[in-house]
Amino acid sequence: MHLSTNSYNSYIRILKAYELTDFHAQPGNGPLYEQVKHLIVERVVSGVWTPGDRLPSETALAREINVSQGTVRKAMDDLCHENLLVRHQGRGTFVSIHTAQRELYHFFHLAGADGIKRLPQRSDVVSNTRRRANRAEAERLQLPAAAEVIVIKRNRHLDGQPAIIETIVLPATRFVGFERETDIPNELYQRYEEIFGVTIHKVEESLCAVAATRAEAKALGIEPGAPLLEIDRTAETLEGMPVEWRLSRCDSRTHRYLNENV
Amino acid sequence: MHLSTNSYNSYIRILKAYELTDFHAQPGNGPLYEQVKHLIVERVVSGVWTPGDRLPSETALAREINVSQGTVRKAMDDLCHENLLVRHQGRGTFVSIHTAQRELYHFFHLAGADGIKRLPQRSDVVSNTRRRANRAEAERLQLPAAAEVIVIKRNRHLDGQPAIIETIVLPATRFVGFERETDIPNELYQRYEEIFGVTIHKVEESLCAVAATRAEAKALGIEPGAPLLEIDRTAETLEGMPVEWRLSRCDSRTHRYLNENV
DNA sequence: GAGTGGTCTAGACCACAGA
DNA sequence: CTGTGGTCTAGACCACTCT
Repeated sequence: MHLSTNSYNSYIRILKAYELTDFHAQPGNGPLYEQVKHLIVERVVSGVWTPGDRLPSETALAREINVSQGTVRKAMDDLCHENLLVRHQGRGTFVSIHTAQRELYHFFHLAGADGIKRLPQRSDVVSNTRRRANRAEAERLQLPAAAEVIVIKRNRHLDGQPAIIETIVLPATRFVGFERETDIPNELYQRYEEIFGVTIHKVEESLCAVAATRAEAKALGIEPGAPLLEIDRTAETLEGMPVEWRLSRCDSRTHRYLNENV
Repeated sequence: MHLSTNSYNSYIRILKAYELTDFHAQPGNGPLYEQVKHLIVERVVSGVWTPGDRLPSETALAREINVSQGTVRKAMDDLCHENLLVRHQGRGTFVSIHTAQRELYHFFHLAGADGIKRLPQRSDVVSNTRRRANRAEAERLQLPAAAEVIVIKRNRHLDGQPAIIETIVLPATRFVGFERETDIPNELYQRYEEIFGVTIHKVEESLCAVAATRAEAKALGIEPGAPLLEIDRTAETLEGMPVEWRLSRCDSRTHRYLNENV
């Protein structure tokens, strides 16, 4: 029932929600479902719900924060479209986890001549060190000037051939001890999530063509000066903090970068 | 009101819709809103509503096809997310048109070193001919073996410098007389829409790095063999028919290809 | 069978645009 | 002022999953 205006009612309801949930934010004048989205994201970010967890049912959450089930549904629907949640009819709503499938589908764009994507089967780690960030690294990861970073270099194989040379830069404070890791998996984002509680939510990539250096040519078994595809990627958490900078140089004779836009 | 089951009711309702609208399709057992989406797309494809047109209001369309306003809303919401429709509060819902903005935002991915996208200011048409398709072209555009195509070659400038060499292949049957066109604009998709009634809805791009040929090097003012970014694009209509094949080779020293994924 | 999300309806009020 | 989309509610039934 409406007491006076819809907005007023929303305000009251969301206040109750804060009391119940320790959730702190501006007393939001935006739509109710936006505030519900915010609340859900906050609980995921703060670790109340972690990847793989089942959320309360729509009706339960609606009752808890005193809004209608339809409003919770709209909030959850939006977050599903943003890939933060996944729904399973009859089972419930869950916080997304980085399966290899999901990683392949959303964040990996290299495909063979047949247009079918494939993940590297093999990655040889060349080095894994911890040192002070240079200026470019600090800027990319929004770190203070003298902060430490972990730098991993590896060669990845596609279809049995060395195809990608990759340099990965991580902030040392978030990935404590990763420089001592000996078993570095192909799918890093699952590891980030499981071990360090870092969920990669969005990646931005920019591409250009470069000429292979002598060392790169040797590693990839091609001629020095041959054209390579360079992929410069910044990966962000749910909160929008950049937590990985990855520079990949790919032999693009046999593999291509795919992108689709509607 | 529910007569027996929801599905039965839906079936009856959608039958009425067919009678009213000349809309023919399988008597759909899928969700009602999917059938409404289908109906809207059909009307756009068949030209009942064309880009820029205002659709009937949600309530009007709901009344016409005998479903609730909420169901029409869900259908329209989905189609907005798919970029087929745009909504303006207080004004109505419209079929999308290819503005330069939209084209820039959705289909153009080159940006300067600052990460800001820019459209070419200038495009010099090198040639514009009509001839039989070769095998690769026929395959890409799903044309019969001996079909005719229009082939346009042009050099495009970014930030005042020649930066892109482009070859565009179009099926001659859809773009009648385009080979005699002398004024070829930068934003082709708007022209396709206005003159030929062809709306580009989706593009698929695949990228690789290549070495510049002598001719390309000369056109771009770089060294032969220098690395170029090759963008191979297929553009599709709403119905999913490929109607443009575009091969661009870009000087990527000063410009990069951007991509963002959530 | 109980509980979950998926679909559909009906009706309310709000915010915005345009006559 | 009227009509549009935007938000919110309440309640119904369906389809699916698990026990």
